[in-house]
Amino acid sequence: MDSIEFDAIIRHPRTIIHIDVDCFYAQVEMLRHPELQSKPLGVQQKNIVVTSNYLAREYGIKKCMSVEEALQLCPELALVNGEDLTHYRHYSAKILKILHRFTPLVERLGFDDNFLDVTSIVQKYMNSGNDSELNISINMEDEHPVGKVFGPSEEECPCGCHSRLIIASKIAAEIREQIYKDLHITCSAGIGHNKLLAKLVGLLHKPNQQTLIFPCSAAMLLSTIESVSKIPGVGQKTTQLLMSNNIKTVDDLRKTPLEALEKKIGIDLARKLKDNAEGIDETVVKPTGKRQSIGLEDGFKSVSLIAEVESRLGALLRRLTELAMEDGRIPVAMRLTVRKHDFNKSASGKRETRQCALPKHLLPSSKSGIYDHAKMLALAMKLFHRTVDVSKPFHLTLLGVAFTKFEERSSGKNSITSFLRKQVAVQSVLDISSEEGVSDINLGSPMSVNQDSNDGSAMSTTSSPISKPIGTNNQTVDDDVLNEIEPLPKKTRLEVWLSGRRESPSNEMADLRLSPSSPMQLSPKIDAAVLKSLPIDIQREVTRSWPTTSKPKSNNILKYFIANK
DNA sequence: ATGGGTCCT
DNA sequence: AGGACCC
Repeated sequence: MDSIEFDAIIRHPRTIIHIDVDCFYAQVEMLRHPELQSKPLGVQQKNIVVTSNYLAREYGIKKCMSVEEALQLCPELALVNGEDLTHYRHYSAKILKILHRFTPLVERLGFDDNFLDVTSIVQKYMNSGNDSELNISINMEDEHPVGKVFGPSEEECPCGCHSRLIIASKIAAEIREQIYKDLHITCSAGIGHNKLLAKLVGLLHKPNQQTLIFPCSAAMLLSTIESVSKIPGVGQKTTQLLMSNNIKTVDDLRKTPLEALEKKIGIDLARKLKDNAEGIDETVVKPTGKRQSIGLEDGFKSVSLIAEVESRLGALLRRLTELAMEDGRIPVAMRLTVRKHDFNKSASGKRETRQCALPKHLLPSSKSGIYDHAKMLALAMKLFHRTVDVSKPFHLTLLGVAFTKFEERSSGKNSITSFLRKQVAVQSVLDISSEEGVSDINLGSPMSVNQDSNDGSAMSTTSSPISKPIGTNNQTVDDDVLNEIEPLPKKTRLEVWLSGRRESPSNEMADLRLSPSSPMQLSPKIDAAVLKSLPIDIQREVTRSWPTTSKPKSNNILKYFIANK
């Protein structure tokens, strides 16, 4: 076959479904309060109605409207406090599980926004007429799409995407049906050949509906967008930048030469937006793995007393440690966030954060199984004193605390944790010692606390009342709490070694990433012998960590091959 | 704005 | 550590 012909045929190879839960918080609250089902309902956080059900929207209530304004529009509006996200997190996880029945290729944005790459399951349907692994059946005889279609659909694209998208519309309907059957939650869906189109087209018919777009209508859909700010990735700053250059619509974007745009907003963003303006978006669905951070925030009018800071942080930390236990992984770093009141401005000030390592003896040991809250609080207060000068008056409007790095809770002698702990010989082979003064980091007790290397910790792990002052007895442990607030080690030994490899000229990492079918394959220059000397499961753990420590350019097909933990 | 999150610089 | 973005 001619290569030109080949290029002409494979044009829209992917099939993407975007699933957007309708007014998610409001739906959850309607389930929790059935008596509010048929009433206009708003979900309130502080003085804001963050979302509302569709009945309330008929009154003109919009997202993030002030409570006063909302009540003026709809005096009978029922309000439910939605500051605690526990229930939403819960339903979000259930929805994700349902989506995973269809494909592991689910990317989540927030709690209620999901991309699914259904390319391969569509292919399965086309091959077999059904998918025995899924207990769903699709009427392949019907050539009509389910739901709405945006734009004309007379002529079929020669690449065959037409029928793929129609099958995907049936899958989307099945997904929405299963979510409704299991959870009584309604969703809207968009079906397209890329994420941009799937997301945008799904907005056209809501709630509880779905819309399909064929590639030939892509440019048309983008033209219907009134402002560039509706393009995902174009936020406030970029919008302002574009506006100041007289670029307001997608059409303005099209008229602006790429070179001119690059000078205004930067090369990467300019190229992305020029593509997007034509409905082109090659970014892949990146399966969402475990969270990179777990945090809680509390906003308020003003907090000016250290005692109140302490009590609020204590409350946040209690809930945060519960979330960490649910997650199952071991947090390694803590981050404190504050927002200081801004007097000269009407808006609140910017956030400031301070981060530090979480000393291992603050973590739940296998003996107690619980966090030492007094010491956690002492650590958080240390971070607080690093961000706020308490010798002067202060006025805070927000406090937040988060865990920001994790290690797997991997017991068992097959884990990389225990392997690295024992195999000092391997470390010397890897030759990663004394780079940039980080040589001793994480040598003795790199990860899990399950092995409990913390000798003599028994006396301090249990029964340490919250009220106990820090640093009055048990000098060694408390000194640790107070002194181990040095900045996080930049890199673990493994990471240092990996980054050293990455910067070597031939870039073996790329070779590795490009071998999806044989991920263990190495270029001859890499330390194959060393790697092969490791047990097979350790090899996997090591190679799995490579792509994340290197930097694949943001969105490309390599992401399909990068494990996501 | 709220109470979460992501990734990049 | 901050800044942009997402919901």
